[in-house]
Amino acid sequence: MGRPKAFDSETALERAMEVFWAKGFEAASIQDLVEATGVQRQSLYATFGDKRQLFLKALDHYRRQRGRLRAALLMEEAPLRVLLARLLRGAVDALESQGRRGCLMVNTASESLQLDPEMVELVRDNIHDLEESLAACLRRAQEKGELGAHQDPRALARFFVNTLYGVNTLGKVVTDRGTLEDIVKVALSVLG
Amino acid sequence: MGRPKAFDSETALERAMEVFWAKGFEAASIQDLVEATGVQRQSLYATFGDKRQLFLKALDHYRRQRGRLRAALLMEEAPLRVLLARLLRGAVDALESQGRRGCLMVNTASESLQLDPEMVELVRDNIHDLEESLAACLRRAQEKGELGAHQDPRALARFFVNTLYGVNTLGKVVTDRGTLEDIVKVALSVLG
DNA sequence: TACGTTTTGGAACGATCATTCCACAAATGG
DNA sequence: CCATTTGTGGAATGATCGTTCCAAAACGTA
Repeated sequence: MGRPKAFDSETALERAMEVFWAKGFEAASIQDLVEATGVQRQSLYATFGDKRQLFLKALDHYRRQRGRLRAALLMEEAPLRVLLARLLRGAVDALESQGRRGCLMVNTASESLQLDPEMVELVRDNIHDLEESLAACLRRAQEKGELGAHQDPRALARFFVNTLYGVNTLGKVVTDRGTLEDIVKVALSVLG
Repeated sequence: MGRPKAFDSETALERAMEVFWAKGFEAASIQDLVEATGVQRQSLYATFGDKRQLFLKALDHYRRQRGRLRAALLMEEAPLRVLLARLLRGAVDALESQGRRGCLMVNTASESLQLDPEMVELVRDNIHDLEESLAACLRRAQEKGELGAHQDPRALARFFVNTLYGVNTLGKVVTDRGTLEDIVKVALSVLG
């Protein structure tokens, strides 16, 4: 019944996410989204609701996508230091290879004062998930004796979350790779 | 000759800075600035130029103001760990007491993808200054034997800049004080 | 007091924004 | 092959934005 959609809503959401990632919620215009997705204005509204709802869906899409990648990375069988180095260096590499757009969650956190509580809540949840993944990884390493017994996995996890947020913000303007490498190197040194 | 200004341009700049600090460059409207400064639109344009130039002046004002405070803090006679703890805890306290608006430089860095090169350059300069102040402080401590000889003052300075950028971004959405305290605690532990 | 200069306040302009209305095209179910 | 449902495309709406124009008001100076 009725005419079928001429676009795939999953790939449209993916493209919309890219726009919000590159420009932020406020700066991304509906026109930008129409052009990037190839989906007409009306169909965009009919499929995803208004700009705010589309952003929330894009943010959720990002969250699930990154959550999978992160889980895969942190569950690998490798020394703790290697895993965390990959995580941090991955952020540095992504900055360089993707036009310094940073991380959509970090960008949204920065914009948070203009945004509504629901958006902020999504970011907070993501931060919490990241902290949990890191804490679990650190506890496993501690049990294996890779991490000193005196260390606090939760506090360390929070610290690395902060380091990631720092790198993704600082890296927007600092293009000198040596600076970011120094940061990663010192951050990893807390592992003892 | 001519009618004198009915406002003090220094305090007007200060108030404009507050608006940009709270809302960001894009989100701050001329109307916001008119209301906050108490200066009429025309006088604002006549005195500071357009919105972009006003922002640059506000950013420079911020830079000088914070530079003085930072220099005063880092030059004090106190153990290295105490100085850096004050610096980091000061950022945490400011988040709570000032409505989580963070740091104008960090906020501008976040917005940098939408901004022009001149603004980004100002942020970069400020980051450089901060790095230099910290590196000098760390070198002094090293000479006094407060910091291990194997440590790299420059790398440490960059690391603390990153930690500050992280706290000011993460702290926008993370209202749990324990989290931020954990971050500060672990960050300080790199001093050995 | 009168002139020249500058501020002031409000209206006006042109651009852009998110969103909606509407007529038309397209495809499926009967 | 017709009716119905849905997507499509473009125009229209109303709000807000930065910026400028203009006439009136206010001050310093001659």
